Amino acid sequence: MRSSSPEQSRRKRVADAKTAILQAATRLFAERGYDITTTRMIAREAGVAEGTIYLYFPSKRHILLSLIRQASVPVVTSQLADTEGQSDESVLRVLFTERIRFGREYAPLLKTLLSEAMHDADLAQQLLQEVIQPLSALVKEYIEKRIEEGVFREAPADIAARVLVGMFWFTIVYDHLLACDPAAKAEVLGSYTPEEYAQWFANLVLGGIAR
Amino acid sequence: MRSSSPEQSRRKRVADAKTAILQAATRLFAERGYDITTTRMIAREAGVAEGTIYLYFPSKRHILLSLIRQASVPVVTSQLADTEGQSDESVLRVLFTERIRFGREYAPLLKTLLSEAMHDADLAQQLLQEVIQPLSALVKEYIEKRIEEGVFREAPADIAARVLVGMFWFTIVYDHLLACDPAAKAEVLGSYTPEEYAQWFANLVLGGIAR
Amino acid sequence: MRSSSPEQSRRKRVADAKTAILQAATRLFAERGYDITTTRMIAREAGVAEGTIYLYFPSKRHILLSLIRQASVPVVTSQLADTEGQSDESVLRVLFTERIRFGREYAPLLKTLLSEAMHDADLAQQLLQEVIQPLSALVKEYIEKRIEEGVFREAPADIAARVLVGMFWFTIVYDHLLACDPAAKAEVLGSYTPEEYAQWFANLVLGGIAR
Amino acid sequence: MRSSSPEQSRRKRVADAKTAILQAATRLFAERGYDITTTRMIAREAGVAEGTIYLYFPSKRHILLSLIRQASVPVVTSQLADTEGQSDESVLRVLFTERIRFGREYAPLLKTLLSEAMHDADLAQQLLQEVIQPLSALVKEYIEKRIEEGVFREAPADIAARVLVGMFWFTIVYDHLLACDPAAKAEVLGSYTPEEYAQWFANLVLGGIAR
DNA sequence: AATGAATGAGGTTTCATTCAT
DNA sequence: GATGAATGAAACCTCATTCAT
Repeated sequence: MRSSSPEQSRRKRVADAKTAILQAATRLFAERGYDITTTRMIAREAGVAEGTIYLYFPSKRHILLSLIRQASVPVVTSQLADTEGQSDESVLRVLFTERIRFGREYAPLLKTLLSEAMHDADLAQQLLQEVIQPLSALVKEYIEKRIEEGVFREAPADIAARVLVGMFWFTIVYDHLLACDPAAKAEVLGSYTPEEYAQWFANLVLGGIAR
Repeated sequence: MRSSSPEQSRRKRVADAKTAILQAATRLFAERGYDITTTRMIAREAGVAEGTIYLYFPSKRHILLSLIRQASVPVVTSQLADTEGQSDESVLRVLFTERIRFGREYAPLLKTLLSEAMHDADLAQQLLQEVIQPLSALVKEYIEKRIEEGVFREAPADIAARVLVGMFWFTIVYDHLLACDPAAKAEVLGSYTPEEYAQWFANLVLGGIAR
Repeated sequence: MRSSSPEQSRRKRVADAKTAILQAATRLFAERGYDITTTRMIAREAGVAEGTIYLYFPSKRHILLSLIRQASVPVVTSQLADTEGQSDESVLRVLFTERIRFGREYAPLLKTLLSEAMHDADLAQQLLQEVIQPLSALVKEYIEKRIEEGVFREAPADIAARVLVGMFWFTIVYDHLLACDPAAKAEVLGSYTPEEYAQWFANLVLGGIAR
Repeated sequence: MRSSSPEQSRRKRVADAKTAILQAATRLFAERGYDITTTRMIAREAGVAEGTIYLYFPSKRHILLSLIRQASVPVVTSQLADTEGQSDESVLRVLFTERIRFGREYAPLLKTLLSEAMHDADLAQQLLQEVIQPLSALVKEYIEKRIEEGVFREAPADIAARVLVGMFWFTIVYDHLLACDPAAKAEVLGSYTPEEYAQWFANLVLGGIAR
């Protein structure tokens, strides 16, 4: 036990530095964007020297790519994982309330990745494969199960999944935009609590807009 | 007549240069992103000297801000303007087929603006005020009218509008991501024509997902 | 005439900046070596901004490659060009005295190129093709002519040329080394004037070392 | 015996590490040049940690300086040491064939030292004093002896030595350059075997170029 | 003695912007 | 008005060297 201690402490320090860099990068990329964020800023924010970054990542861009893996895990093990016994309305409400473990924590990361993927084909491909499609697949399975159970009506599960996932993503983006314009935020969200919002979302998705 | 000709030609030339710069910027920002695009690239693409850009725009960033006005006009005069006599399904189908005057032409521009707005508060605010909210307002009006007419059920029109607009935007973003990954594109879109897709979208939005 | 003036002055300024950069680079590369010399040093020495270098050369390495062309011209149009009527001894003496138009001016450049070519295959190839081989060819021609005239004995002209050219280059290198060690310089060159040196060189090459 | 064993093994290990570093440095400096070679590369090649280098050498530059001593020994104990009874032609032929213990093994090292000495006064001085001058002295002694014996004609032995040593060095440099350009190599060396080459060199040096 | 993670100064290169022509 | 050469700040990245383990 004592013999493994130095090795453990090294590994701990290593993990610390790498984690600090990733956290700093996530924060800065989200706030200011990938291109504007400099390696110097990341280093300062992470509390390490600039050169240290390059012990753990071969280039600035590899930090960005690493963030995808950070996002893919929580997305895939999302709250859709075990919904046994919950009502659909409750499941959807939770998905859009996006407060539990997800929104607050991962929205900045997802926002960054989505934004950068707009002009980086590699990133787009990875984001699609490792984050968006796994989530779509989960949603699709959920819908298929419900169709089989006769609760949802016969419609293409993949298209329905796309509708839902689309709304989920847009919620992240739209919330961000609103955060930049307090007046608009008040006007748009003013009269509803987030829970009411989520409730209506779920209601509309389930029941449709038409009478 | 002759006397006005030099003045006209001057104005024409001025308009030409400014327009050329804006078009070049739109194209390049959309393809490669704002940060990666250099003023030199814009100048070359526009067929003017680098210095000429600064006769029309105080800085590179002002070119980007100018693009918003380019986007706001067509958005506001969108296909929702006169839908008198069309069925809801047809209206929505058209909105998502996004073929008429809109998708092909403005998607790259909107994509760029959306992406940059993720880390530029000013831009976010303007995009919200001049592009997104006007569109939301139009959709909301449409929904309110339908509710009054008893065709849509009693639900908050603003939230419903947000659902629709969200799906609209996500379509642009998702299509872009898919364009970067041919395999995924085939898998996701493979079995449906764009029209079928739009049809199902409209159907789900109107009728809801639940039986 | 007046109309061409601005264009001329531009071209003049352009030529000035490029020439200044090349001269500064030659000086600094020779004194401190290619790797140690920084673009900042070159810019300061040339009296231009660091960025200006990149208007004329795509990279620092291209400055070095450009120097080869600077060297190839004077080498090829060297003093071997017209030796009609001079005695062989006189021709060789002049070659090794290397004072006329050559040594002082081009030795630092050749020294730099030779040194860098030791670990840069591209440079080595170009140096060989554009500087060393042309000079060898000239010397070889000269020797062949002399053999035909019955003045030189029947020996492979190419090997003889290599002997001569080798001694020529080594003179440059050895002189540089001696310049770094005043004591050695005194010991080696002490008792001979440069002219006597050159005289004996010529004599030994022509007559051989053996009795 | 047993008591001296740990001390021996320590010395052995020390020698091992130091030797490994020097060998690695020699190899890398020769292949890629001093500036391009990093301490990390040396450490990896030598099979030690980067920090270990600094237990044996105060700085990277001191490794280079140490290499001179590696070169000086074999140079001074070169094949000129005992030539009793051999013909001059044979001695010279051997010197230029540079096959015996010399060329293959030390050419890369000498090449590197020569190249770096072009812009490092300290190194130049040491190279001169410890490698070049000892060799020159040996050659000079040899020539003086021959002059005394009446075999060589009355000429300044030091200048003649310089001619010979110059050709020797240039052979190393020129061979390196040719190795970078296969086409040129074929053209230059094509029709002669190395032995023929060496034979003619010796012949020309002894007999002179003139009839 | 040996390690290798950490450092941070400094290198090359880019690019928005200015200004003399 | 139009040009494009010139600028220089600042970006990303490297690497000789140090030092806690």
